[in-house]
Amino acid sequence: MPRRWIAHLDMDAFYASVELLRYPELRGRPVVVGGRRAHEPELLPDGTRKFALLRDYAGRGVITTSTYEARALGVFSAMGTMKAAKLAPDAVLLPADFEQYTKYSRLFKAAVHEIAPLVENRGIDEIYIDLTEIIEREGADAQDRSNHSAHDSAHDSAHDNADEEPLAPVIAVARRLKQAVKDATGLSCSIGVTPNKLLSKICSEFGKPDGLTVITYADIRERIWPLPAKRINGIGPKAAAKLETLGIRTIGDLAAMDPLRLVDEFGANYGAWLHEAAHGRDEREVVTHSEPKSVSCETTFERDLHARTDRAELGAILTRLCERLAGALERKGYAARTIAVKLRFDDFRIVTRAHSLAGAATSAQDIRKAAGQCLKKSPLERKLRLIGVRADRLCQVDELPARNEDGTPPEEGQLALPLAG
DNA sequence: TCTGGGGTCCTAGGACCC
DNA sequence: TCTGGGGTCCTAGGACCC
Repeated sequence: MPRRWIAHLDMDAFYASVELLRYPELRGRPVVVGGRRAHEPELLPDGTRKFALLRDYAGRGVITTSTYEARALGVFSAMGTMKAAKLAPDAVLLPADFEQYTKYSRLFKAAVHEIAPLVENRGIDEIYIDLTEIIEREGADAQDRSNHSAHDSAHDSAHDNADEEPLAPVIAVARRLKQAVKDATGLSCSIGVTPNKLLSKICSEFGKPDGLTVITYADIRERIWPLPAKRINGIGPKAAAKLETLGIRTIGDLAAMDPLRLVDEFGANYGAWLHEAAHGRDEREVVTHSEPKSVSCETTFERDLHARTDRAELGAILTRLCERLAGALERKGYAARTIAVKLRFDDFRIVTRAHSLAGAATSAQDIRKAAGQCLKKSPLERKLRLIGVRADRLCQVDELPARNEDGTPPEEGQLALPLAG
């Protein structure tokens, strides 16, 4: 048996599934969430609702989530909304409601936490869980039970006998997690349980939706190696394309590759990691707490803007972004020692410029001033399609002294730093 | 009809200090 | 006159993930 049992739990089509709880009449229809300023459903006098359709949408924006019915038509996350409308014109389009998704996210995470407290957040709809101890306990309990009675009828499967089936405790705990999520939210999830994060992340995709997959190292050759290399979390489009040119398509191909060759092609760190990953080796721990490193706000314009001809409009948009960023920092209780501006040009090229402060900024005014400094360093010849502002090198506000070291109060919104600064 | 918004981590070069 | 290193901080870009 493996030394550890790590689960990856992934909510099924999360945003879309939350919407279906609210609009059950949409079950069975292709439904997508996304688009910028998509239309809210309209309540008709007869009590039914009128939904916006994908065919009626015009503008910039992408699909955030699609139901399995919409996926069957070729509509997936991150696809341009206009392209999706070509593929599935009659799909229902709903605007994203992040408050609602956050609420359900908290509900499912709390339900899991009651069963297994070692939980690592990986965004709004997925988590890693260290189940090692719980499964050991489960196994011991099952052993006890079978010692005390000849006929073990505790569970719903003939294979749930710890003597006959060593994975029975693993499956039992995973089923309990799925049921707890279902009870708390009405939503289904898929779980992969394996000796590490890397394999569990791959396995939670198996049997989706409502999947449950347990594998051990012995199953890697049969279950993992036939998969495309890009199924490994950390191999994206660029790395996959380069692997393809080396004749590497599957994880098995990658595992068979000379590690020195991989290091040669991808560099010491990434090359060595590719080799380890292909062999299903991953010692990363489940991390239950982490501090944010940056906070950012950005927006894509409805039409491309030019720094010269649309100066006032751009300035106003940037000011609004700085206000939103200040709000986000305040809610989280952080101040920023570096402010950075991000520009995306009409050709999709991205440029960033950073400006470090003597102190730490919290106010929209100070953030705006620093953002202005960044813009001064930016190339502004081309038209822009996006502008963003980011707070970097964060420090917690309650750890900052109320006064500068010389005893004078800090400038408005610009806090003094602990120690040097 | 082009392609959102929120993040993390890694790399590489230059400044600066010892 | 010419020869060094190491270490850290900062900036910019890019890959990747949800």
